[in-house]
Amino acid sequence: MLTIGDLSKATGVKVPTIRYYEQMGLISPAERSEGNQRRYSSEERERLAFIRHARDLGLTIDAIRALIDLSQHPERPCRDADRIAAEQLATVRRKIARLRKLEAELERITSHCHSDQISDCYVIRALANHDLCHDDHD
Amino acid sequence: MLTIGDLSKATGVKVPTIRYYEQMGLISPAERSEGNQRRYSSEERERLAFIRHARDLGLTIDAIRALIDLSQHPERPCRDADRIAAEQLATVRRKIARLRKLEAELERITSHCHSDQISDCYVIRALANHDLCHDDHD
DNA sequence: CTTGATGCTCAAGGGGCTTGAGGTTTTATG
DNA sequence: CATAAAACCTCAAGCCCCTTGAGCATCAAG
Repeated sequence: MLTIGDLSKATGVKVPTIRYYEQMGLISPAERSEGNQRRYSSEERERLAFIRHARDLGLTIDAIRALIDLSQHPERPCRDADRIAAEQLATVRRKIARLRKLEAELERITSHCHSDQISDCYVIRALANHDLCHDDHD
Repeated sequence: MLTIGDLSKATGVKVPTIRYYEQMGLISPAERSEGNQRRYSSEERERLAFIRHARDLGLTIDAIRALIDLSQHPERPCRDADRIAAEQLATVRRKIARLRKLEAELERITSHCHSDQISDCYVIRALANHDLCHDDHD
């Protein structure tokens, strides 16, 4: 049996975060030692690794909960799980698209600033005046 | 003079957000009408547009406050403003790099899922087992 | 003068944790 | 076996950047 600290090291999820996940119902309440400390089996380590991986991929707590529910009904079709992952992929792509525009804009702003004085600073002027933007990054 | 609603429409910043910015000291407390309602001049509209633009580019409230401080000392060198923008650019680039990895991983996960049953779902298996990943997206 | 839109303040919520205080249990060492 | 350090516990609050809601006041149009 693992202590919460062992589990934390094994999965890379911080100790308070593990307790938080328990509170949020992502993992079921752990068994306790005689002195009321949490004890985990390797099954629980696997589930936490699953959660960690999904969080790393940017899935929300709610989406992860849905996936866990699905995984507990092995006869259900795969489509739902696929849809959750696909939605996340779409979200990630939207974020990338947006960040690319920000990148272009910031690049332009910083590379144009050759002045010495704030009064003539391109950064400040560009921020004050959206019209100086080439793209509509909003 | 603009009401807070007019200002909101003019800048795209929501009414409660304007009040929040005032509370946070990003904009100075507005003049008031006889009936205690906020009234804004076009100067204040410009400052709010500046804030909006900077937020859109992902700058934090603190960074924006720093830029506003700078812009009020026209004789100071431009370097500081440039540094703030450059830091934001670096942050954006880091985010893009990370999201690209997530994109690749999610793409791979979703496109491999041809099964009908959760029990054999690649999405679930891939999330459960980080070793199935091609990249170290953590 | 009434009505409906807009405004006000103050407090709480939300996501996903993190941090802190104040106390108990476990483990390593003497 | 006694002690001390490390790890654990609970509960509450903090963080960022707003958003939402309740309950009331003001304003512009008809």
